[in-house]
Amino acid sequence: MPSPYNLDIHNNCSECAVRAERNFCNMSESTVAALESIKFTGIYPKGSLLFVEGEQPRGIFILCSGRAKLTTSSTEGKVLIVKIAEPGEVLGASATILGKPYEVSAETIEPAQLNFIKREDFMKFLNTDAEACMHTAQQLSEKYHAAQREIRALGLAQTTGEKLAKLLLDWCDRNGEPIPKGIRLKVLLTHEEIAQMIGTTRETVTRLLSDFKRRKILDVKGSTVNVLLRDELAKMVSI
Amino acid sequence: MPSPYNLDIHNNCSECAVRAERNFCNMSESTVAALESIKFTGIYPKGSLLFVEGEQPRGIFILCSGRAKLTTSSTEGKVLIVKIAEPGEVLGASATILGKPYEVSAETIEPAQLNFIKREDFMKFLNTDAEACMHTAQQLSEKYHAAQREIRALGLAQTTGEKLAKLLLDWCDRNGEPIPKGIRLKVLLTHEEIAQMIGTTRETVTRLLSDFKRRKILDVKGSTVNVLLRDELAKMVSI
DNA sequence: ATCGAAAGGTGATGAACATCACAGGCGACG
DNA sequence: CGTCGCCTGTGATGTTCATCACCTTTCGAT
Repeated sequence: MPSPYNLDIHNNCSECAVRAERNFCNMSESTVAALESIKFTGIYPKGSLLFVEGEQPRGIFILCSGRAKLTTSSTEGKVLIVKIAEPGEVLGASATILGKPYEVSAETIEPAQLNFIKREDFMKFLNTDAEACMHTAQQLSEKYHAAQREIRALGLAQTTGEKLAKLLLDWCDRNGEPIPKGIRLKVLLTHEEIAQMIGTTRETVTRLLSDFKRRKILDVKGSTVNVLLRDELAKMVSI
Repeated sequence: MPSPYNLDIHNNCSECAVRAERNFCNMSESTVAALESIKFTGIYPKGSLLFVEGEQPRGIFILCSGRAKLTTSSTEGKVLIVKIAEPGEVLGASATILGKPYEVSAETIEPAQLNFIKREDFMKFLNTDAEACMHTAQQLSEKYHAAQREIRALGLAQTTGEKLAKLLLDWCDRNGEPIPKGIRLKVLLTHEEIAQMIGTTRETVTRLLSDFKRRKILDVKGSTVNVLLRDELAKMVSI
C-alpha cells in the first residue's frame, strides 16, 4: 500500500530502520518502548503549523521524516527563519521543559512524519528515565550550538554578500552532492525565504545571486544550484 | 577575615546561602553532596579567560558570583558579545556534553567565584544522577531560550537604534532599580562593548546615546544611566 | 490551453551606518 | 601635578542596502 505523500512511515519506533542514526531516538530497547507508549504519530502535509511562537507549550515533536522551518517574527511582520530542522531533531523541547511559551514557530516545508509527546508525559519520561534525559540534554546542546552559529552569522558578518556566501557554504557541507564541475545543491527555498534566513530583502538576494552567477561562482537551473567556485565563496566569509 | 576582591565566598555548596535561588544548584542534599565532591572552587579576578572559542572542552564552570561575558569573534577580529552571564549560570555545558569545541569564549568582567567540574566527572555525574541531568537540561533550555532572543534581536531589528533601545529595556527589566524619575541602571560596559553586544560600531553607540540624551529619554552620569522615558524606548522596538 | 498567482529580475533613490580622522575629557599612577 | 592611556564626542564622506515601482517568467490549477 503506498503511503500518503510518498513518505516512509515508521509507525513502530522499536522496528524503525533509521533509529540508529538518529541521535535522540538511538536509545535502549526499554527506553524506546517507554517512548513508544506515550507518543502520537502523525503525518503532516507541507505547510502544517506545528506550534506558534508565544503559545503555551503543549509538548514536543520528534521529526521522523521531512523538514520543518523554525521562524520568529517581529510585530512589524518581518519574518526570520531561524533554522531548517532536519529528520531526527526534537522540536519544542526547551519550551516544554521550562514551561515557557514556544520561542519560535514550526512549520513543515515538506510532507513530514512527526511523533508528538504531551508535555506531562514527556516530563514524566525525563524524570523517570535517565537515558531519555541524557539524550534530551544532548539534543538541547545541539540546538544551542546551532543557535550560537546563527548568532555568529547574523552578528559578525560584515555584508549581506558574506551572509549569503556562508549560507551556501553551509548547504554545500550539509546537503551538497559533488559533481565534476563543483557541488550540486537542491534549493527548495524561494529568494524570499533565503532573504528571511539571512535577515535581508528578496531583492537583495536576487541581486546577489545574479552577481554570483555573473562571476561564474554559481550556475542556477530551476531549483538546482551548482556551486562552481566554492573557494570564491569561502574567500568572502570571515566567520 | 576579609575575602579577596570583596566576594562572598561559598566554599561549601551544602551550606551555600543562595543555593535555593539558583536554578541549577537548587538540588537535593545527596545530589549537592555528589556535586561537591567533584567540584573545584576558584576565585578569579576581573578579565580571567575561563575558556576560549574553539578549544576542546575541559569541563563546565558554575558561576557562583560575579559576571562573565561570552563572546565570539570573526577572523577579521570583530567581536560579538553574545551574552553577559549572571550568577547561577552554568558555562560550557553544551560543548562539554557534545565533546565539541567551546562555541564561545568566556571572560569574567568582575571578580568572580566559579566551581569547575572536569568533563569526565561531569559526564559521570549526569549519567548517574537523574536530578543533575534534569537540572542540566533546564539550564540548557534556558541558554537556548536566551540564544533565541539574541537571534531575534540581531535578525529582526530594523535599525541600530532599535537594538540599543531593546538592550536598554532588557537592562531595565533585569537590573533596573526604580527611582522617582524613572529607572536607574549601572552600566559597567564601555561604548565599545555595548557596540559589540548589538553588532555595531563604537561611534554609532555614542551618537545614538547622545541622541537619546538630547530627546530626554536618558540621562547619563558616569556609569549611571537613568532611563527617564521608558515608554519612548518601548515605542522604538518592534521585537 | 489558459488564467491567475507566485516568484524572479532590475532600475532609481535615499536613509542608515561604517569608516576615518581628530579633539577633548577623565582617571590612574608614578 | 603632569602625562599617559583609554574612553567619549563629533564632523566629513562614501558604501551598502532597503524601499518602491514595475515588468517578466514560471508554475499550478482547472
